[in-house]
Amino acid sequence: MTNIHDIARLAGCSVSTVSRVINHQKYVADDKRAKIEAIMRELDYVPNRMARDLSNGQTKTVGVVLPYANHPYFARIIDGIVSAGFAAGYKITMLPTNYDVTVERRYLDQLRSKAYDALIFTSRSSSLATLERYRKYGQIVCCEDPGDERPLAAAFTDRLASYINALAWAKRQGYQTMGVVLSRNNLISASTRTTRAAYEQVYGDLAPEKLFTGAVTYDDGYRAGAYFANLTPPVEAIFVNGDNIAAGVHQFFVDHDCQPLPVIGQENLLTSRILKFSTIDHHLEALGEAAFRLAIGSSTTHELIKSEFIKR
Amino acid sequence: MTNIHDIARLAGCSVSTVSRVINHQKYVADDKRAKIEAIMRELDYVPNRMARDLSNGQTKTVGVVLPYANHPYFARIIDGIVSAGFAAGYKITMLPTNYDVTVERRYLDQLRSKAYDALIFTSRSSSLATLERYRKYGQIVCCEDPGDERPLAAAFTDRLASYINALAWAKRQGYQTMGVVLSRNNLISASTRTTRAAYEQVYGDLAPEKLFTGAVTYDDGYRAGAYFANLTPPVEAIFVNGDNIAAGVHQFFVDHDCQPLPVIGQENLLTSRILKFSTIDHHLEALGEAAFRLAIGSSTTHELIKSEFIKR
DNA sequence: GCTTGACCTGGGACCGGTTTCATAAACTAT
DNA sequence: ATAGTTTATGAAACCGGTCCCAGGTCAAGC
Repeated sequence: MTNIHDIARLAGCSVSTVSRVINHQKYVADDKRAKIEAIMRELDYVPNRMARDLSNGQTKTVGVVLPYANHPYFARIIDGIVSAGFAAGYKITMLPTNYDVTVERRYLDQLRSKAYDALIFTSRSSSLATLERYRKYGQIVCCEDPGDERPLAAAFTDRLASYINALAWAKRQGYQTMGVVLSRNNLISASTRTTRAAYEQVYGDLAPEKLFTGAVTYDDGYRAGAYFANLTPPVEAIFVNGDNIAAGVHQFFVDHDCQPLPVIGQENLLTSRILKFSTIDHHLEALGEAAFRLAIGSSTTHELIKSEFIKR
Repeated sequence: MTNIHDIARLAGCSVSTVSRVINHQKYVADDKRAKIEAIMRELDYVPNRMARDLSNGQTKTVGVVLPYANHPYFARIIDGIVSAGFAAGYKITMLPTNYDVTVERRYLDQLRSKAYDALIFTSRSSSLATLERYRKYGQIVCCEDPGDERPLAAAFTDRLASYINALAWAKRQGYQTMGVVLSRNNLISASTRTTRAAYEQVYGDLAPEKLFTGAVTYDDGYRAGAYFANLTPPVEAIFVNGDNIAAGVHQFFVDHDCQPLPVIGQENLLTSRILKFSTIDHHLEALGEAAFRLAIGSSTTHELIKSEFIKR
């Protein structure tokens, strides 16, 4: 591989001058510049990215931490991040965790070792305190509402408001009892916390039998449908944490000739459009774009993305 | 930031010895090793990734070139690549092109500048000849059948066989005329070429009026549905280049109270499951995993992934 | 006693760039 | 004529590691 020294030697000048030409800086004589450029072209020379990055102390790379790549929720966020990153000339690296805290920690250590300029957590298993400790090694952006304390940069949707809005609408439609389907039943998950809070505000206490947890996929939703089909007394509608999961719930009713309970989904995926149930569109692409802006250092440290309730 | 020289100074030894400790090499006295490890822990030291990469001449990074991230076809391949990459300790970087050849060229130049160890083209706009010219700067993997000439590594599905299989099945079912929906009507797209070839083998010449092109999304499929609904003489079934697009075709018929024409989709997405139409599952995750293996240098240079026809 | 080889350690070149600083020539202003 | 500024260039330190090689110690083998 030809390097900057080769170019300098062939051009009969110093590497400093070549470097100036590469970076389009002033103070290079026109003829010398032309000559160096000609030699670079002739030798098919491209400056080594790693060397530049090392010298500049930056990678122009942002890591995206996510549980798994094949989930529409994360896919949409990633789409936004990748688009914004592309426009800004940044590289986006995918960092899957499978919800393993150890793996998350490994990525944080990579941030420390300057493998990335910043890290975006689309979801997290580590505590906020842990994340804050790594803040000094690079920007860290969360994709959740930080609440009152705002130590970390965050891009988030107005989940609570949109959940309350959707549930209140359902109640006005006459659904007096409401079942809930969630993914994880722990308190780290912002989605879980917020759903419970919204539910309590509209429907009061969330009775344990009205809650089905552990739902991530269509098949999980199918099982949730089975659960609610056999529940006595039955609920009148179900609030589900994702359109594909809601589609599973719906499909169970169809497959078993039950009167389908109305479901409300999230993400506004194709499935809700096809099966014509209401859903909340969180505008996740916009969320991803905002997260990226925060990652490479915007003046603000928090961005709220407005959700949209799609009644069907 | 503390670096290896700081550690060496504090430990009263040379950087060589510290480097040996970092890399768990032999020939370091036990007490000295313990001391160095203690100091590293105390100072919260992590070796700089960029410096190591520069010195080693590798990045442990593979770039994935794709038109756009939010398409299920590419999402599934990426899923496979990311999983395999994670297992092998590699970083996966997303490189969107929007089918812009200029952008593709830019990524090839980044390969030249050692920004990645390898590049995986899930789709390409550049010619194979162009890709081959960049082969010497790093491994390049295509996700398409290379045919007779096999200069580049490739992971691909048995498209032709699976298309013929699906179309032949449809013909046996009694569908004597078949419409076709495709994305791009050019010869670079392997999918387009192969579909035409399979069609000709089963149904003979593909009459222009039986072909609808430019379909990438559900809405495109909806338009395709409108097209075939008004076609005279009508076709008896439609072979579509993706489940979500096929869902759009189907939905047009439903929305307009036509007798829905049977559709055959691809990718075995949730939509085909819900709407219960037949589809070809190309096992794209497996394809992605194979592509990654080829990217980091497997003994073989070509891998064929078997498709599966799902009759519904 | 001498050779041999395993073990331990450090100096310094090297990976391929960027950047500071010193130097000098050419030009401008007094 | 002199001081001050702009332009042009190169030497060398630096970013933070890896690794080859030279040199030294020490015990086993003959």
